[in-house]
This record gives sequence, structure tokens and C-alpha cells, in this order.
Amino acid sequence: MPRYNFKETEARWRAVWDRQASFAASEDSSRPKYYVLEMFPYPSGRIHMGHVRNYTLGDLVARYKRARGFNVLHPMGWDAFGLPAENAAKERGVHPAEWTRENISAMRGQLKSMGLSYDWSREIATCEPQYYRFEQKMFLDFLEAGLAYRKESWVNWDPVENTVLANEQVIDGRGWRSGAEVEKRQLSQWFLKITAYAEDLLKSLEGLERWPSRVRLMQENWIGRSTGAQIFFNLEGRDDRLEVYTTRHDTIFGATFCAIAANHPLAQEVAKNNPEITEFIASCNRLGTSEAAIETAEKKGVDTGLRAMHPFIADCPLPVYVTNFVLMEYGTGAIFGCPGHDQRDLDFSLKYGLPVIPVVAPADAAEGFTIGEEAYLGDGVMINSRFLDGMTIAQAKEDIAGRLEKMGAGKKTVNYRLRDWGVSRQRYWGCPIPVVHCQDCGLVPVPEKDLPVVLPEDVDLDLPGNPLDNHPTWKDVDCPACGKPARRETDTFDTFFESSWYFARFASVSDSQAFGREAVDYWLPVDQYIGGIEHAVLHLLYSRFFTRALKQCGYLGIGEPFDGLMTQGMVCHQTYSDEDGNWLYPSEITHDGKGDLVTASGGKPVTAGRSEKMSKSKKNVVDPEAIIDAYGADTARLFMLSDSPPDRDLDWTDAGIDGAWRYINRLWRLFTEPAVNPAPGGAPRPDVLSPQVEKTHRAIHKTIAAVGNDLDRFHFNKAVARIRELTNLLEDLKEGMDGAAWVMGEGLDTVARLIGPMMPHLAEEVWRHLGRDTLLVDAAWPQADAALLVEDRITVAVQVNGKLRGTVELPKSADKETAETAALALPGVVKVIGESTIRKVIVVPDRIINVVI
RNA sequence: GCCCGCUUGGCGGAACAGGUAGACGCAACGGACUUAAAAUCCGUUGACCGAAAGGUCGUCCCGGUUCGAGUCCGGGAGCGGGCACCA
Repeated sequence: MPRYNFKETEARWRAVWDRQASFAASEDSSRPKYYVLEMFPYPSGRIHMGHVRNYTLGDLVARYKRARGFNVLHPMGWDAFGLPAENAAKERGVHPAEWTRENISAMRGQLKSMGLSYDWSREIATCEPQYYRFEQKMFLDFLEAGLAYRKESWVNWDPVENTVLANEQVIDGRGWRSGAEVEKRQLSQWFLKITAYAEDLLKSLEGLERWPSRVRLMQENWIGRSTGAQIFFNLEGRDDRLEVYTTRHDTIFGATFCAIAANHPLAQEVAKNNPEITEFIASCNRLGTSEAAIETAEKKGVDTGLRAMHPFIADCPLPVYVTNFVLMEYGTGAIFGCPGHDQRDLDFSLKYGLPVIPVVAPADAAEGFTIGEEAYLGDGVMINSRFLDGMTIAQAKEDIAGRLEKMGAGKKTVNYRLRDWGVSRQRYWGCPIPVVHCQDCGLVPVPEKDLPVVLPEDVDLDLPGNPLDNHPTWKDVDCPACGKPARRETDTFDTFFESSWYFARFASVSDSQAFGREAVDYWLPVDQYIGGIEHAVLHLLYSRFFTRALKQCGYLGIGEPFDGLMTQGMVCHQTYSDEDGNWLYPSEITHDGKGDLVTASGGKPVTAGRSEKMSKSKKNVVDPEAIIDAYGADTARLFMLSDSPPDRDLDWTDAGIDGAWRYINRLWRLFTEPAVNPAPGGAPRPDVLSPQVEKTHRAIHKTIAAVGNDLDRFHFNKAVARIRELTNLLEDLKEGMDGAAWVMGEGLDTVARLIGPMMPHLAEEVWRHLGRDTLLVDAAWPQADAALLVEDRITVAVQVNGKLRGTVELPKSADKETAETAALALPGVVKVIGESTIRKVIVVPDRIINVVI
């Protein structure tokens, strides 16, 4: 049986597309534009299955939209700054720039072997000065617009390596390499004022109708708008006051203590003469900066000795605790504790023996309501609250806010959880921040004519600390303002900076500007953005903010960068381990004769674990290059699209890739050795079609309609299933059936077009086999004949009391009586009804008949 | 800890707006072809009872709404993503 020669075929068609520049995009007002973008990869060195999945999905959309007549932009580039390059430099002594450029070159080759319809002429790498020079300019514009500023903020500090650690480099409170206990340290850093757009970023989520609702919800919660009140507590024996933020001012009479963050100014002050508090603050600082670490730690606190005076109860001093669970970054860094109605406050109170006063009771249990180990968070009526008693929570909030404002003891406020974006990194492999520190002039922006500030190549990454700061000469510069010796900023940008505007750069890559205004006006926003759900908040929110900031600075005119968003699931694979519990690569496993898994080398027993996200650490990875080499790109692509819907996790299995490979060959045989020779394209419809041929003819058009519908809604696995069904029918056509040749011709033409976006190389090959002298990549999507989509008779299910008892075939839109009569005549129905009285018959036309007895 | 998801046969999944649960595929089993194997083709396949006709049960668990629930509502379990310096 001849096999499809994918190696020769795939390479040949890629060369043809290349030669014809099939995927080069240019502005064209005669066709609607469509910008498809997949999240660009970090150039780690080799593509992984997650990339294969992401880029297969994007390519399907791009090729499909092209066939539908859109002017498609589909670019690719490299998110090339980042920590791994520095780690590689430290571990293997290779320069980050060299390592990155080699990785890009290797990965570009791998991506090209997948047959992706990219316009490679627009390729960008963010680590090159011709890219990052423009973001230096953007930063200067942001600075001028008041969107960038400097403030102190906390970082994880490794005292042994003298370096700032990323959260992922802090493991159980210790530095990943040194093992030293991490300290929180305060550094002066650059921030972008994302909070200036908090309200707009929140409100505009509503308009992002083609985003998954869960992503919008996650962003909504991340921005975290709350309406509450600031309350000012006078401090006993002092002139200053404690300002707290709360969303539960209704529970003010349940307040039994106040709590402040460990880095609250008052805590710092009290610590000066209190060794216990000093030690407690130090222990809080050892927790690092990650919110997860802080929130999961046991709730602890120390009494400061300060007493906050209750604003509504005379002579009611509340103890003020320094705690590890109040965050300085949120609200005012201080709260009042109401243990009755907040679980954290209750846990804390039970631990430190503070009183618990319930002030809200469920409406039906107001008498004698008490709190045990669970705070009451529900709705109810106010109790134990003097003038508030009997009110609802909402009424109490209004009342209290009004009184606070009258007394000058507080005010209603809106608060956001969202914090400004800290963009300073004490790292080498990033974009230099274009600022000079001058003793006399302060912070001086680098003049535009001196951009780009280029990263020096000659750095020593083995020294502890910030490599740019360690460089012997780079930071020495004359102040652009006064000309005296000054010092360059040695921090670089967060790498989210580069990925916040790359989609605009793709619209027009030029040496003179970040992007052309006409080009972005034409191409943006991105019509379909595709990437991992792990970027649901940070990258996508930063890009939305950046778009607003760029608009404010006159760069572009759009409101949102990504009109449609698709989030893909992870690629998973079964894990394997040997007797000693060491992970094994799938390639190290084989079957013994008895059906057990053993190691390929020594025949030792292997334990198969559950399927998890492919990761190098668990070795459950399959190398895309090996798969493409063994089965071809189309097989790999088909497997990525079959079975699992894009937003769910996908399990990589050998059986699955074999199944895809078999289907590729089956398609190949259907075209090259069809049971019925297809009539040539454009042949007239024969007068007579045999029943099976007629059914197949209808199926062709139903498939066209269904596949289009599925692709529009990203149900790619269903589209594959529909196409398989159609090919099953075409395989059943036999020589001698009336009209078989004509329908086979129509069927093969249709299948070739439908598989084009999924298996582009095979599709192009069979297209040529059909005798077409054009390229399939330039062919239009097929059109379904609407007349063939409707059936005149429909099978309707018949239930008795909701249980299926049979089916009846009825004319389409049959009236109620006809349906009812037919249903009640069914033997199965008659038997079940027996002597019972029919109480009701529900008829939903063309769907169901339910007899209620 | 907080926020957001997911859970359907042996497996991946399908079921559009609450209306025939299991499309399509994988695996398994039986058969054809073959000296044999591979490849390919045909058939069976949710569980249980039954010779069959047919029946009962069944979409993570518990409860509710409805003529009717995989789908809607309340509660719970398990698994996963994010938590601001991984990208």
C-alpha cells in the first residue's frame, strides 16, 4: 500500500509558498483586514508542544480567514529578553546575546518546518536595539505625560548573592541558589501609573465581547474596585490618627482591635524602642514579597501598645496590632478588626483572646445570635449597634458614612486592589531605562538624539549584584542637562514592557519609528489573539494599559489592543518513573511481551503516573521536532486540532498521533485511488442521483455549513470530526451508482478546501492531484447550498413522563395534533400508558413529544 | 489563604437556546485478506438483567427547580491556572 511521502511533499509546498510570497501582508482597502496573532515565544532554544498547539490554532484561523476573503496579517517574533538567558550565561558561560540569537535561529527553523503561514518579513526580536530603542522613547513620553514616576518599593533580596530575586527564585523563603534566607528590601524603582486607568480598564472589559468571560472576570477581580470608607481613629495620647480602609463600615460597633501592616510607618516607629516588634517585623520581611506566601502564612500579630479610640463609643480604646496579614499596598495599610464578620479577623481574635461582638444577624435569628468559629458573612439586620440596630447592612453603611463625614472622622471612598506597575529590574538582559542620575539636576531623561541606550556586551555576569552596575565604565556619563559627570540608570525594564506593544510593531516594521500611524490605523486592533490562559491577567492587562498610554501620547488611536481572545489549554502527557522514583522520558519506555511497561535500556519495571502538563522537570515531554520528522507537520497539526477543544488541556498520546497519521494516509488514498473516479471540476449535474449519492451530496453541503460554523466558534475538534464523517461517506460511494462520479468530484473538491487550514501541505498536494493549476492557498472557502441543508422529514423523540419510549418520523414543522396522534400510536407508548389517564401532552415541534400520565 | 476554571464510557471528546446522552476518534474484541506479519477492510463495544423482545441504572457527590436537567439553582469533593520580579 503506497504511503503518503510527507517529507518530500511538505518541503516542496513550503518552497512554493515562499517563492510566491503567499503570506506577505500589505494594506489593502478593498478587502476587510484580519489580524491574527499568537503570543510570541520566549526563545528558550527549542519549540515545545505548547508552541505547536498555539501556532497550529493561529495558523488555522489565519488560513481560514484568508480563504474567506480577508486580508490577513499573521506575524511572528521573539520575546527575547528575560532571566533564562542570564541563567544560561552563569551556568554555561555563554553570552546572553549569543545564546538568545542562536536559540532564535534554531526555533525559527523549527517553526518553519510546521508550515505556518507567517509573514516572516515582519519578524522582530525584542532584544535588538532597533526594537527596544522605541520603547525607550515611549518611556520618556510616559515620563513627560506623568505616567511614569519613581517610588520606594520592596524586593526579595538574597544577602549572599547580593541580588534581587524573582518570586519564583524564592523557595520556602530561601534563595534558590544560595539557600540563604531572603530579606525584603526597599529600593527606589520606576513605576507606570496603570492605576490612572483603573476605572477605564474595568469599564471597558464589558466591551470585550469576544474575550472568554472568565478572563474578563479575572481582570475585574484583579482591578478589584470596591466602595468603602476611610475611618480615622484618634490615637490615645498622640496627636496623629490611624487611617483605616474598610468595606464593612456597617460593622464598626463590632470592632475589637485595629491591625496595621508590618511596614506601616506607625509600626516602624514603634519598633524603634520595642525589640519584640522589631523582631516580628523582621520575621514578616522574611516572608518575601509574594502574596501567596503572605496569605498562606499563619495569621500573627504583636500588640504595639498604641490604642485607637472608637469614633462612636466614648472611652473605648482598641488595641493596635502589627500583623502579617494586612498589606501595606492595599487601602491604607491598616484595618479595624471585626471578628464577628471577617474570617481572618476571627481567626486572629480567637488566637489572641480578643472579644467577638456580633453586629449583623440573619433576619430570622436576631435573638441571641452568637458567633462560633465561623464568621457570619451573610445578609441580615444590625444588632448590638446602638443607632444602627434594626437597619439592613446597606442602610447602616449609608448612615455611618454620613455621620463620619459630618464628624470629620472619615469619608466614603472608592478603592482599587490594582497597584501601579513596577517596571525596574536589577538585571542585565533587558532594555536599559533611558535616564541619567545627576547630583545636581536629579533625574534627567536621556535626550531623544542619544537613543538608543544600548546594552553593553562586555559584562561580567559571574559577579554578585547588578551586572550593569558592576560594569567599569558604562554607567559613567555626562549629565545631558549640566554636562557634569553623572551616572546612568543601571536598572532595565520588566520584560512585560516589550510584550505590551509588539503587536503594534508588527503592523509596520521600520527603522525610523516604532510603527507607522497609517499602518496601525489599518491593522489594529488585533482581531484574534491566541495564547495561554496563564497570561489572563498580567500580560493582557499591561497591554491594555500600554495601549491607553500610547494613545494618550499620540502614538495610535485605538481603545483596546485585542478585539478577540482565545485561550488555549496545556499540553499534557503521562509521567513515568523507575523503581527509585526517578522521572523517565517517554522515549526511555517500552512494552515488554506481557503488556507491562519497562525501561528500554535495562528492562526494569516502570510506574506510569497520571497525565500532567509537559515539563522538563518531570521529563514527560515529547519533542515536536522528532514528531514532525517521523510523521510530518500535517500529522502533528491534525493531532493538535482533533479531539480536544482548544481551551481544554490536551493529552499527548502515541495512539493519538498514530490515529492522525492513519487519517492523513486515508485522505491521501481517497484522493489518489478513489473508488469512483471524480468528474472534473465544473462538470454538469447529472439528472439522476441514486439515494445514497443524493444523501452524500446533501452531506457535502451540510458539512460545509457545519465546519464553517465550527471554525467560526473555535470548535476545531468538531470540525475535524465533521470532515471525517464526510470522508467516510465518500469512501462508501461505488462505481455504478447514479451520479457517483459527479458527487465524488464535488466531495473531493470540498474536502481539499476544508482541510486546507488544518493540513495545508497535504491539501495543496491533493488539490494539484485533482488537476487544479492554481494554489489551494489562494482558493476560496466552499459555499453551502442552503436548499440542501433542510430535511423535509424529521425524527422526533417520544417520551412518557420524561423517559424515552420511541421515535416518530414526522414532516418538518408538523402540527401538534399530527405529532400527538403519531406519538400516542407508538406501541411502546401504548404499552407504558396502559390504563393510566393522560394528563398532558407536551409537543415541541421538530424536537420532542412528552406524554405526562 | 484569595480569585478563576474544569469534572460525561476503558480513553480523548460530542450533545447549538433545558428536549433521543455517548457524534467523531482511540483502545479492546471478533472476522476478512495474507504462507505469516504489518498495513488495509468489515463488524461489536456505557453498566447491569434477559435466549430474545425488552427492561433498569447511568454525565464527580448531595439536594432543589421543571412535563423533561450533562445543561439551570444551592451545598460539597477532586484536579488545574493566576496571585503583581518565570514568561
